[in-house]
Amino acid sequence: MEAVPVGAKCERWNPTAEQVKVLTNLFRSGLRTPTTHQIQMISAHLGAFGKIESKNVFYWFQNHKARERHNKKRRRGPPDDDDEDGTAAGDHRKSRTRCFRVGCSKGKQEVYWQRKEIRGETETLELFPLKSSISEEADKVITVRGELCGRRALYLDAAGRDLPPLDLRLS
Amino acid sequence: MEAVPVGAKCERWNPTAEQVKVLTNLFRSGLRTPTTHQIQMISAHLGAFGKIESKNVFYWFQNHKARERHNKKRRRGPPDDDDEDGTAAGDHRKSRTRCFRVGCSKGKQEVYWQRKEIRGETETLELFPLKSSISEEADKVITVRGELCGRRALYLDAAGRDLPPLDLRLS
DNA sequence: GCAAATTAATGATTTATTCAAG
DNA sequence: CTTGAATAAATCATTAATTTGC
Repeated sequence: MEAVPVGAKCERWNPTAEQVKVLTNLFRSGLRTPTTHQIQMISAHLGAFGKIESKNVFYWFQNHKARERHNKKRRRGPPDDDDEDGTAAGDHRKSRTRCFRVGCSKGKQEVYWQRKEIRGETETLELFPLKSSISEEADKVITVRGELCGRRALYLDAAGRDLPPLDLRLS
Repeated sequence: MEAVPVGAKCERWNPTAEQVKVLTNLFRSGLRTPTTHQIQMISAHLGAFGKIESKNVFYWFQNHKARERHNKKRRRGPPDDDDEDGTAAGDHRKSRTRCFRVGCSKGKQEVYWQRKEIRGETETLELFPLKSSISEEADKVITVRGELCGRRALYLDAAGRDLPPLDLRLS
């Protein structure tokens, strides 16, 4: 009952539950527009749970940020647990000088991108306390997709356990 | 009278007259959103006139297309010689499945990107008849900037002459 | 119960807007 | 003020949920 054909090409990234959880936690921690280094780190760590690329992380934050905002404006119930906008306090779009962009890999193409370092306003943030639920589901997925798309393990062997805590700098 | 300090980092691309001319000609020939290969070729050839990167070409077309449109809508005189929008005829935003994006090189970073090939609607276009005016100005600029930013000659030696005609596929 | 058809989510691409260097 | 560069918003397209007919 192959969920995904073996030799097929990866059409579009399908994040695992763990990946989404981590990304959501990062977002709720205040991360809005991660740096190059941040995304690389995130991507590397999330790679433990299944195939992922840097551009996926980048896109995820783009979309999540945009849709979070959009859902705020539209009619909706009261915010159940509110949000920590991160940069919401004070500097409303000031002195942003950054760089980024990703590329496409549909036709099998590498992707690189970079983001300038912010000045001194960097704060170390402890992340990835995820020691909780590396479900068998995630384990299965990584196995299957690991073979499917040729994802190479970055930090760990296969299961995604025992990740060293990742420190990100919150702009 | 150093126009640009030697060891300084290239802040932002400053196209030469020749580069702009070629780009404009390409645009007026109907090129709107060049392919990866197209941009690489264009960038390579334009590199003869001075420092340039692929992303510069990409951005140029982005901006030029956008601003051309914007100038159309805003109060302005009648279009002097109109435009050949390229994709303007018929398929008004249909079945476009593409990929692209560039990266930043402010902090010295490579940039790659790719664009999917369109189906069969590709037409070969003869370009770069530019055998006309390789002005001394461009020659000087390429010398200076060539040393400044470490641009490597891609196709030709130094002056930008004797370029083989470039064929682009017009979508 | 299952698979084709339909809808809802959301990953990925394109366009529009904004910022700032020259 | 022009325009290269970066960001945000809008749009497209694909995949998962969900529904429906058998």
